[in-house]
Amino acid sequence: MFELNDSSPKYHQLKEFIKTQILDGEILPGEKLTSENALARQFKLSRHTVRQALGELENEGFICREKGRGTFCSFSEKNTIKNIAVLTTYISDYIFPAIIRGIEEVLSNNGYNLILANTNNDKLKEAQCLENFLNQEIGALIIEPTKSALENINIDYFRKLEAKGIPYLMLHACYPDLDPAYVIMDDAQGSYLTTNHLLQMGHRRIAGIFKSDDLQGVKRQTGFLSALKEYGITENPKWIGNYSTEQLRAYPYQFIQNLLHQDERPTAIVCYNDQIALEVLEAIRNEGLKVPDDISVVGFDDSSLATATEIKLTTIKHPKASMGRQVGNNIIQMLTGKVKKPRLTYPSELIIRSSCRNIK
Amino acid sequence: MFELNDSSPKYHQLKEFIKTQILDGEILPGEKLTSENALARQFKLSRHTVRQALGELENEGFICREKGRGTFCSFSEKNTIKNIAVLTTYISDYIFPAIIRGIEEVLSNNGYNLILANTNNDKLKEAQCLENFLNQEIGALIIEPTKSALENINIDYFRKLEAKGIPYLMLHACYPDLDPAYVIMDDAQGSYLTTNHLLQMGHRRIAGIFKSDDLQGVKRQTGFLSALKEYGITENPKWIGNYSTEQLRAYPYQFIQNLLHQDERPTAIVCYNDQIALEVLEAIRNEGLKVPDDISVVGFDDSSLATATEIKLTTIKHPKASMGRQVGNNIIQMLTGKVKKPRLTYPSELIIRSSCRNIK
DNA sequence: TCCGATTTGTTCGTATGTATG
DNA sequence: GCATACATACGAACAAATCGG
Repeated sequence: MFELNDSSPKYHQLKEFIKTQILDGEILPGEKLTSENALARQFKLSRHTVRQALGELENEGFICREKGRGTFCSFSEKNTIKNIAVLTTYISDYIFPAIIRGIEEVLSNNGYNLILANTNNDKLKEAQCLENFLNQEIGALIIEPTKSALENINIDYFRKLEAKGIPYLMLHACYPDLDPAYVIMDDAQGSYLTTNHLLQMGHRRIAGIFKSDDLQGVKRQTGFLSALKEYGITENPKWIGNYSTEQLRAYPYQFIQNLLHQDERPTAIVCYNDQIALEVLEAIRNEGLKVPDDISVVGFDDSSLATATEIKLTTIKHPKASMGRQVGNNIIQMLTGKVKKPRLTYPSELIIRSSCRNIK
Repeated sequence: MFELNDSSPKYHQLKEFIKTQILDGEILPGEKLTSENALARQFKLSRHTVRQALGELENEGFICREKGRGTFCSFSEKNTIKNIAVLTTYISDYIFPAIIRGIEEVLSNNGYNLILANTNNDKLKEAQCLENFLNQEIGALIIEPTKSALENINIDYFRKLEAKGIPYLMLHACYPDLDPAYVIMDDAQGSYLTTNHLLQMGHRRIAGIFKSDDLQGVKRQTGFLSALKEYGITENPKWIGNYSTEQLRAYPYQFIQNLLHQDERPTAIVCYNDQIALEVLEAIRNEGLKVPDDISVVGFDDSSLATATEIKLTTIKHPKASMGRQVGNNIIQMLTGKVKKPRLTYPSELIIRSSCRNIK
């Protein structure tokens, strides 16, 4: 039935043997285990060695020992930790509160706790948060990678998660070298759709401004370029702006300002997201031009910003709270072992408002 | 120096003795403990008994044992739990994302985790979340009470927290029967200020609309009434609207609509908060009236809504992220025992914009 | 209700293995 | 190589709680 060998301590082998029986359902919750003396006889061990094995199993929550009664398989699986960490780049701005609310809704309805932190798009802060999470007991992790287009200097933390058997799911972007579970938007298709929309309206001189340090930006630029290519338009490097997080405040405005001061200016601008689109609208207004009369503008994400100003942005839909709920459900399924690595890419959907116009 | 008695198992007494030494700082982190054999000689115990004591201390994170080197006092005090729960009514709307960001900033910078949940202003959900928190290991709790003006049916949970020695801090409102630590706004003073502002501008026919199921609403109504009283104005019950969370969608709009259809309508309206003020603005606009020309309106909380529309609301300042940071610092001080029950009431501050006008 | 069998809890003794310095 | 320190393992005894007869 079962032989002890010499490869590891005897108490450890017995412990693993019993643990396996519990996990495989051969011993059911509440069921009484063989007594210490019987186990000792059975495996030709001293009672002390048996007690050592059982002691560790008790400590890990697999069994309960009751003086005078016996040892019993635990009901409460203390081993499944009910804390799920969520680490996003931001938490209070843009579409993030809605996403987090969706996650929170699902997790708390299922009795899980949501541990929240944000990196402020700083890889060092990301490392610090992951360090914290690893030191505390977390059952799973939902992470929106910080600066995902740059080198993943925090890859060791993900390896540690894998080693510890802690499932994690990536949001909005995922590192290609990790092959993780993810829930992302089809970013390339999204800006393909907005760009194509402009092309169909007759625009040929289309500029684009994209974030360069996250994969969403890279993919959105790809979609933008592939739409142009379909119409046989060769890209004009001067009409493509790339900025990193640190340049967020100054760059988009200046880039547009420069564009508009040139002899031949674009008739439309594809923006990384709605936030940038607002900056672009501001720059255009300050140059005395009108949207969409003089220039068409498209955004991305359908944030509340898209309809906040007089000019209602044509943009790409983002599921927000609904995506949050999806992510919450997925991580619970991963944690309970029902699904291993769920992967979901939301198709992009164009929302047409009034920031673009037909040109002849 | 130390005598073993018969009141409890020897290994348990030794364990407590060493634990006390560590907690009192007599044994410092990283310091080497007396060896197992030496302890056995010293206390006239068998080595096995000493090992049992050390084994449990290792399990609880107080010590680390290294084969061949010795036993060392742990650096990481695993016993102080690094999880701090935050339970607010809402998380994704209004001023809440900013408050949560402030809390998160302080907690994560100090190596704490933030466990987030919201009640959706539902006392049952509040109970469920508190139940979850109590089952998991949380070190402290920041709570914005749900429907604080109603009976505190969840008081048992707070008693349990106190029994467990888990510190908690109340936000925005606090139950009078608990005498807890808190960080709140001076709500009464706030609407006193806005009402007084209107009175000074010559308004005498002032209506008010307040939330009735939380203490903030009750206090704001009190401040409103005391300002009127100072000007010798007797309150007109028809001009005071009270609504509960469930009536949020329909009541404010209808109340204002009714008010404006009456013969003598008010010249100014004091609102519970900016969100209600927006509803009021909408109702006024739909009646064909103008703010502030026909009617003055004041809000509360200086949320982003206050400046989102064409009409910029006169309102009361709310510290938001700064308050979140304050709350975060306070709870850490409570958790580390530096302060017992910090109590802070932010004075209210009037922000004058363009939603009120002088009348003769 | 008490007794004895069973089962876990506590404590001792002894021996050997293995990593560290 | 040697002393020291922790890790593993065996054996034995008694205490305390539980349970069936």
